[in-house]
Amino acid sequence: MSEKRNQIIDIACQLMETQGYHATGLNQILAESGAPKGSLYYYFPDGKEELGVAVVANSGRLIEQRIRGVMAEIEDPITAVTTFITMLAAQVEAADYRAGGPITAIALESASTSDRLRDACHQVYQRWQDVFAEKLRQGNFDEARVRRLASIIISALEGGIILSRSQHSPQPLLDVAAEIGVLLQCHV
Amino acid sequence: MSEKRNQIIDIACQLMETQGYHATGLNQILAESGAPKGSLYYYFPDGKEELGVAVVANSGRLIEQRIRGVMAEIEDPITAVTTFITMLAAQVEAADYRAGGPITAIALESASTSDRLRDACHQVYQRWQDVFAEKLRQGNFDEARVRRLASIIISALEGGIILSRSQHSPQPLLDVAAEIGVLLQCHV
DNA sequence: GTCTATAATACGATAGAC
DNA sequence: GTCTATCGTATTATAGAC
Repeated sequence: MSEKRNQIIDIACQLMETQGYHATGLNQILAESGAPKGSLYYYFPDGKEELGVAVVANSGRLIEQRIRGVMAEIEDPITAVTTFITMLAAQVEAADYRAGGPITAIALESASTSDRLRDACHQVYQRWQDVFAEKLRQGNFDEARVRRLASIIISALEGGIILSRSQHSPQPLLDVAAEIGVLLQCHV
Repeated sequence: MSEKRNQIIDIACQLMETQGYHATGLNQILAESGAPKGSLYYYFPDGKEELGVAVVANSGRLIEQRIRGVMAEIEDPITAVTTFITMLAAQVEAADYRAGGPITAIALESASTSDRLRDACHQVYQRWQDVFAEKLRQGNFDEARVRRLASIIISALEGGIILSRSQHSPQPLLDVAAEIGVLLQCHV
């Protein structure tokens, strides 16, 4: 893996995270990374779409590591999940509501326009869900519920990011953390 | 209110719903609505941003009506909320995962780039939250919990739309419906 | 292999005719 | 008020020099 290639991905990741996929031009990415236009098409022959896939894969893997880290560090599954969401709220706030990962934006913008990007996002979400599910199996839930819980955790997380960024407040994500905590204690 | 103006908003709403805000060009909106370019800038002197605000306001009001309709029709607050989410899942599936409202996309794409659009989305979310909160007050929740529950309902809804569209399946939204149902029965 | 120069096109926006 | 023609500048992508 080339160093320059990774640098392009990193810059693209940052820009797409704050601006979105379509609002981020290749020119801007190249200007900020210092790389010339030709090298982008050398590393990513299929252009912006292929770069987008790389951004999703890279950022997806990074966030998966973070989830795994918190899940490994905190033994109680309920505390582990709510702590991760609370940490996310703090990160979004600390970034002045310009962060929250590029995947939410790319997933939404590509949902009906690029199967390739859509599938990349889908796979990332699946992996995150698996990580949460694995931890939840430590709790007293049957397998179907584990899958459902891991699913709504991702949904509430992604939605919470949108709301928090929209209203410039960590509150929506903190609400998610609190009520997911309640939900995980609930065996109806 | 002009008829042509509404037509432009409607077309813009549809296109931004499937493609997103930045991916939808003014030229495309005008081509599909049949209106000439000049009339767009007559109705929306501030250009695309003002049109976006109109799209958010219009779509926000429409969806608010739908929420109010279901909340009024179904007496039990828990059933009312879960039914609305289940209906949404069916609508997204019926639209071949190209629907889900333009606001999610616009909110995310404008979060860090346009305070005007961001605020329009924020206000819409606030209104939806108020509608759900009003209904939840029929249940046995204290006021702080009502606010938190209404908040996570919106978050899970928005995130569920993204996941359902990403994986071309109603399952994530159905998971949200099921677990929100559990959460609303839970008084910890 | 790395980069520059340029192509072709679409963008949002405006000026001005009617 | 309504619409047409056009402007300047983005966009993505490519061709070809080194």
